[in-house]
Amino acid sequence: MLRTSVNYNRTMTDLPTAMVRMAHLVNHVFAEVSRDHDLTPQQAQLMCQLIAGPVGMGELTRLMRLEKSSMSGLVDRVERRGLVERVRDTCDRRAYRIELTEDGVRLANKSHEGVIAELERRAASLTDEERDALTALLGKVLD
Amino acid sequence: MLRTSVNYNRTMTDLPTAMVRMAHLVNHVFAEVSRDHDLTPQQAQLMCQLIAGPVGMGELTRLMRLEKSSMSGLVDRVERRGLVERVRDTCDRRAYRIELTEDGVRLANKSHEGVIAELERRAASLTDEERDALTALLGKVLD
DNA sequence: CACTCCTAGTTCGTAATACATACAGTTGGG
DNA sequence: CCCAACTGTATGTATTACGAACTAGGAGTG
Repeated sequence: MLRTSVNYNRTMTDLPTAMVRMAHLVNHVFAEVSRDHDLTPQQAQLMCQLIAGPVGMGELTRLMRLEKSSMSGLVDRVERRGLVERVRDTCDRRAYRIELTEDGVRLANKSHEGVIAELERRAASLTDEERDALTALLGKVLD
Repeated sequence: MLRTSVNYNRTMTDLPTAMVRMAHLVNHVFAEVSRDHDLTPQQAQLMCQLIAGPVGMGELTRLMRLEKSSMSGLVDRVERRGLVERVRDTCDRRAYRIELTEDGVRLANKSHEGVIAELERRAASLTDEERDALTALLGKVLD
């Protein structure tokens, strides 16, 4: 068959293009790892946001850049799997804190570690200096 | 635990985390630009894949990492908007070449330029040397 | 040619995603 | 107390994504 994609990766003169491809790679890794744990990428991302501790719906919508109605549904589905719980906020009775269950903690950690490990693997070709430089440069763009 | 001495505003000690955040940023930019042009991110991504020229369904599924049934639907919806056409391959009568229409070319270019421009804007804080270094480092990881 | 296997895409059914809109309960300021 | 603002849900719609089953066109072998 026709093989057109030979000269494809080597000519990387463009920073935005490199950024887009990096995003594509990360999305792919996230999708693979999620699937390994029987989660959708969105569900896995949600779980990862909760590892550090319970988060309210409003904060979650900001973190994941979703409308609140979308977040409601997402939390619904993850809650239905017993990975997450809605706990009433004691101070504000309108609000919930979304909290990982015991199973949820386990799965969230495994997913998070899976993503990190795979990304580390992809970055393994870098020297220590290059790693530090890349981290710093990404940090600068992300500010 | 590894702790680099690089201190930016945020505590960014971790390369994988930086990569994930970069991906999140790019996804966001893509979503915003797409929305400005009345496209979904997936539709915009498809259009961008076609800027260089017509592509068959099989190649598209590989490029976008989708199942062929998903790609069928995606092309359907974009074709229904008149942005893309299925053209029979002359050599293989099972195959199609997916091709941008005139409107499609216009919109694809605008979307592509929009994404590039916004990412350039985000990277504007980098010096020329830093830009080159970041591009090269991303390229190395992407291999 | 007949036969078989493979490939290119579609169709269909299902679940998840994402949004806008409309809604209910709560909070806090005047 | 009243009401605007806020927190989150419910509903309806379109899109996304997948797998399985399918059609039809190549491609190789006897």
